[in-house]
Formats: sequence, structure tokens, C-alpha cells
Amino acid sequence: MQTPAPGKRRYEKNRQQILAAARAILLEEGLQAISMRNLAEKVDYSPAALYKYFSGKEEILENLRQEAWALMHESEPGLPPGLPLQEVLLRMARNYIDFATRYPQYYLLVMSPSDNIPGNFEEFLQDPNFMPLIQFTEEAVASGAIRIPQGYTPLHLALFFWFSVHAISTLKVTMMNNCQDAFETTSLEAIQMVMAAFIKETPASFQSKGKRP
Amino acid sequence: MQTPAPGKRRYEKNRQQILAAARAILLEEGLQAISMRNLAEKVDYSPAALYKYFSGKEEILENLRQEAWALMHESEPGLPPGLPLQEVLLRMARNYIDFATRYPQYYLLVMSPSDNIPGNFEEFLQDPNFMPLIQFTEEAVASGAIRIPQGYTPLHLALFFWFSVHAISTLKVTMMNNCQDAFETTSLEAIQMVMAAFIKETPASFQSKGKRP
DNA sequence: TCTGTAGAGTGAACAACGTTTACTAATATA
DNA sequence: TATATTAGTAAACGTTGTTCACTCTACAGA
Repeated sequence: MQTPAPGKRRYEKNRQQILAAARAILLEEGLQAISMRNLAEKVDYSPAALYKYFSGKEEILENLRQEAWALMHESEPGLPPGLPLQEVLLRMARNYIDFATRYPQYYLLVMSPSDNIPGNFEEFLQDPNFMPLIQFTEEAVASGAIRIPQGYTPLHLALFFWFSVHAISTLKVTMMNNCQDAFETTSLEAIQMVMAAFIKETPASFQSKGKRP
Repeated sequence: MQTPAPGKRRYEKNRQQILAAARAILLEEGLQAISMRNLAEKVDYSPAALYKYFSGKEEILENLRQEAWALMHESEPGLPPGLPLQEVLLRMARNYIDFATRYPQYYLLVMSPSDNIPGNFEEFLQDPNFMPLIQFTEEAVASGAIRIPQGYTPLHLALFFWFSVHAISTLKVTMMNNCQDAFETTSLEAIQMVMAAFIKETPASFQSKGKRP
């Protein structure tokens, strides 16, 4: 009985099938097209049957949200060692923004109101999606690659970075649909400009010891 | 006939009354509580009657959105002359964030998907809510109070500033409900840190000639 | 192998939503 | 005053998420 009973396996398979259909609707027709009836018809179930697999629509969306985070993190390219620090940061930003650009529906879903949101600053700082960035910044500061003004911490710089990337992605997805690359280009330049002000100008490479965000 | 006919005046009064009720629901019960039926009952109308005054729910929300922008801009305190530039910028940021904190429902409404959103970068740059910030930054750079690195423009700095303020406000409203001031304090420090890197350290005052954002 | 029970699956309904339609009643205009 | 406009309504339409009472199937224990 090391493998689950066949009933349980079928159950799990159906569950994944429902999630796959929901994912397909999200990517092809958009977030607002995900309705229980629409979804049920796509998997040849009655709407009520979905409630045998999920407690409700919100649980299905929550699963897709986790998928989105995983997809974004696994699409991170392996950065070649010896890359200048500002290039590393720039690529991190670009990767995040590219994800939002390529999968706007995924990004909209991730940013849509959920019940799973941290309620305070401490929880946010320990969010697995944000913590690596803080760690990365701290290492960079500790190594001397980034110089932080007196009275401030690596957290401040990480926050700024996160703010910028988050704002650019959101704006691109929600407002700048019909725009050329002008917005993204200019925005990334803005990030670059600010980062350059803190990065100690050494062409010497910097490589984080932790896994990158 | 210089004043509108009494029928038209009553019509306009009813319209404003409906908007007032919608505003009350927004502030007291939240954005998701605004429904045509809920609103109709509050103003002692049948739901269908609202369609004699508005083309639909979206038009009502659009009116509230404009209210929100107006309210935010009129709540801007008159800055005393002779204020250091970084203090001016900091207060501008604080004013924006304070508005989102005081009226989270208004802010959520403003940021909710609308049909009136600019579709490209050029329109965005001419948005009356963003243009003053660019103007302000340009004046500050022209006067020498802010130094921009070579190859960059005041627009880059304005974008960064807008990104930060926007991101902080959104995070405060959507995620950081139960948190103390730690998040806002740290975030404002982050803005301050970055701004300080560009502001030429002169205690000499700077006063914009244009109206402030 | 037979049987009883847990559970997969369903049709119908409920409550709420935005909106439309056909209609009445009140008002403004001529 | 007669007429045309328009404010206002009840009822319905087509959605939505969710629940309930009910089958029928598949698996477990005798």
C-alpha cells in the first residue's frame, strides 16, 4: 500500500485535470473568463461536481497563483558568473517584467485580491517570494559591491528595487497594453540610474552565495 | 432661461444624490458593496431607475474615481516656501500615501480596472495626475537643485518617484492592513535614501514655479 | 461473491449580480 | 387642455458562486 489506492489516484488526476482546464481558460480567455460553469463544461463535469475537488473558486485560483510564482521562478535564467552587479540586478528586474509581459493573465491573477495575503510587515519580509531579494542585497552590501548611505540598511534598497519592478510590471499589464517598448525601456533606465548611484563602480564580478530571487 | 428648467435641476439633484449614496457605500462598506440594487435601495429608487441617470455601474464608478483624484489633490497642504527640496518631495510622497491610508476604499477604486485608462506611454505622460510631477522634476533639475547622471533625464527620476509612491500605497492598502507604521516608515526612508543620492546637498530652498502634483 | 456504505456526480434550486424591456404615471410643452 | 416627453417601476433575462437532495457507482468487509 505504498502507492495510494486507485480511487485516490484517479481523484488526484481529476483534480489536476480541472486545474489544467482552469489554467487554459486563464491563458486563452483571461481571468474574468474563469467561471465555475465555464470550467465545468470544459472538463465535462457538472458545476456542482467541482465542489467535490475544491472548496470553491477561490481555492482553484489560489492553486493557479502558486503555479504562477513557480513558473516565474523557474523561468529565471542561470546567470553566468562574473557578471557585473548592476547587470545582475537589471536582469532580475527584466526577468520579472518579462514574465508579466509574457503572461499578463498570470500576473493579473497573482496581483488579484486573495485571502492568503500577509497582514503585516514581518510576514511580508519572510515571504518566500521576497526574502531572496533581501538576502541578495544583504550579501552584496556585505561584500562591498553595493554601498549604502549611513543610517540605511540593505532592506531599504531591496524595497526600492521591489517597488520599481512591481510598479513597472503592474503598469505594463494594466495600462500600457498598446504601447511600444518606450515605457519599459525608459522605466528600466530609471532603475538602472538609481542602482548605479549605489553600486560601487568595480567591474569586478559579484556572485551571490544564496539562490537568487 | 439662464437657469436650467426646474426639471433639469431636479434631475441633476437626483443624480448627485445617487452619487452621494454610492460614495457613502464605498466609504462605509467598501467597493464590493456597491451594487445597483444596494444603491437603488439606499436612494429609494428601483434598480432600473438608476439607468435613467447613468448608463450603467461603470459610469457611477468613473464619477467616484474623479472625485477621488480631486479629493486627493485638494488635500495637498500648501508647502511653506523655503523648504529643502528633499523635504518637499518627501511631503508629496507622504500626502499621496496618507490619502491611500485614510481612504483605502477610494484608493482601491482609483486603482480598480477602468475603461478610461491610457493605452500608451505618451498619453500617460500627459495624464493630468502625472504631468505636474514631471514638470516639478524638470524645474528642479533645471535649477540645479537635483543633479541627474549623464545620459538620463528628469523623466527617469519622476518615474522612479511615481513607482515608489504608487507601490507603497498599493501595498499598504492591499496587504499591510494589520501592520504598524513599520512598513510605511521603512518605505519612506527608502525613498528618502534614493532621493538624497540625487539632490545636491544645499540647504538652500527650492520653490517650484508650477503648481505641485 | 455478495452486500452495505462511502463518495463521485448530478439537476435543480437559491441568492445575488448588471441590465433590458414593456409598461404606467407624472411632468413639461404646445 | 391636449399631447408628447420622460421619470419611474415590476418583472424578467442571463449571468455569477454555491448548496441541497438525490442518484448511482465503486470499493471494503463479511
